[in-house]
Amino acid sequence: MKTALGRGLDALIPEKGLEIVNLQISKIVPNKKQPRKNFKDSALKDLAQSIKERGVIQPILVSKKNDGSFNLIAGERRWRAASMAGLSKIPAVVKSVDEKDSLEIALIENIQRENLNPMEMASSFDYLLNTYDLTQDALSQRIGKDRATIANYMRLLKLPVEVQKLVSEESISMGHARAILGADNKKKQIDVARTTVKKGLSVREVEELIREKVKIKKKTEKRPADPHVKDVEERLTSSLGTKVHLKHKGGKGKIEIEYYSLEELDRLLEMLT
Amino acid sequence: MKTALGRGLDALIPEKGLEIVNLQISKIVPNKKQPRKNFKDSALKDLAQSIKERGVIQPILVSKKNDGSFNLIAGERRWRAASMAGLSKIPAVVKSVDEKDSLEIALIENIQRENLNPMEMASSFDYLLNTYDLTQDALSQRIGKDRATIANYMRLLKLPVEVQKLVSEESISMGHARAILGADNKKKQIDVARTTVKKGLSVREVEELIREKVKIKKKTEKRPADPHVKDVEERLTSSLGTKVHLKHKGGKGKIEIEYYSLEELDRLLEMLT
DNA sequence: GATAAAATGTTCCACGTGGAACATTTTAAT
DNA sequence: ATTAAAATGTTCCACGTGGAACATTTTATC
Repeated sequence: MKTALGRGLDALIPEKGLEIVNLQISKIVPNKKQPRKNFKDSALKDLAQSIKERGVIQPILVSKKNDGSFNLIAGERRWRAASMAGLSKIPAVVKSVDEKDSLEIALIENIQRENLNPMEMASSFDYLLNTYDLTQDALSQRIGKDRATIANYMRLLKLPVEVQKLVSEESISMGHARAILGADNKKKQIDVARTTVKKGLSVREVEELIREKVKIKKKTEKRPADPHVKDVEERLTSSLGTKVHLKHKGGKGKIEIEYYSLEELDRLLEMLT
Repeated sequence: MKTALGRGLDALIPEKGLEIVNLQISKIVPNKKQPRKNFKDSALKDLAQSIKERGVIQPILVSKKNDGSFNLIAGERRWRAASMAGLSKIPAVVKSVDEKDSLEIALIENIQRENLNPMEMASSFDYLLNTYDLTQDALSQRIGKDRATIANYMRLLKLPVEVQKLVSEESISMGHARAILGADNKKKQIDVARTTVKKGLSVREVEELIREKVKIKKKTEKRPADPHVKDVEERLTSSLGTKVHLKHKGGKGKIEIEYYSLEELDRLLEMLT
């Protein structure tokens, strides 16, 4: 199928064994294995819509048969979606080596190919949510995962960079990382992450560790509402005509005064100055 | 980058937005995210070797930057392996739409793409083992999965077709299916599979169900070795000069006589006729 | 400012997967 | 024919993932 070409066009022609052509979709025969149930019909429809709008991004992989048709090696989902999208042709890499070798390669690549690691997933979700102004719910429907799953990936982005790196490197899993998020400050998160790697803790063990830490923290912080504080809050609330909270601890704290407009801010400023 | 071409060559040029070129590997910049640790170095080396022998099967996906270099969108493993293989150029699909859209597409395709279902995995392993005369151990090293994992996939091929279909359709998982294999005949396997679907049993529940069935079967079959049978076996073994087993049950059975060469077969035939 | 609804954040744990560990069969060597 | 080694078969269960269920925050409405 490779034709003689003039200089300069050579760069367009791929290396040995790799030819890209637009093939009639109807000339492509899927694998002889039983027709596979699609992952999610809604996902296939989404892909079809995307293909309709932007075309097929990556060519499928086929091998040429003697009768002029082509065996589909990889990319069946794109092939089906392209058909659903109403295309009559699809870009395909045609393997000219014999079927045996190409099938081996395709299988091994398929089995081995890297998926995005959890940090990449998280960044991707973040990017998609912000770029397209989507809610988590909307994105979940597009990609076929639960909203909570997306939320949990997103939370990974709040970890200290050192911990994110441990996830990327697969030193800890996203399950560990999610549990580590429960530690109440970054330093503690780093400490727990390091302990997790050092001691080879399981996800359940990290969850338990964090649960204990939270329980201890709550125990030390638990104290009855200080009536004195309450009293001061109430007096200030009454006096200023808006809600006032006292963040009081260990003899010090903050007074938080709420306002809901510039007018009210002005009013408060007058009263306080 | 698309050049005017004569008639006939047009078919070689892909549709809108899809251009295939051989790019200098050094001109391709991987994603700005932190460099990802490879899935398995040995797997990457295998891929590099495969690329050395057969070239890159599928082009990588890149987007063009204004400074003449290219951002790597998908196919980093192949890009790294090609570099390891000593190639200076790699076939690439160049996305000419703006980066935002192409990233969305690539991400969604990456997240959503279908992996082989367990029956396809099993068939693939079977094919590779037989076609290349590999041991399970050799294949396990090639694809980065444990030998026992491959063995367990292969076992799925021994299920009744009806049960295999349930796995393909994801009505039951390969975990269920593996457990179902423990049922001692095909009919029972089908029965358990149907029960599993009907009652929505978990893998642990199916394992337990089979364990109980095996236990019951062993209980009903457990009986002391019949000295009569042993005696007959010994007499026959002595008489024929080779090992003889009696498969005796419920008043009937089979006599199994072992032989290790055509000569011995001849000898036995003479004695038995 | 109050309230309801929408959206997001968080924790716990049931699930199927993958493989460790062992069992059995097959093959090779003698 | 016997034995050892290699190869394959099988079962049990610890693991991390994904999401159910609930908690909290944010936004919209009045």
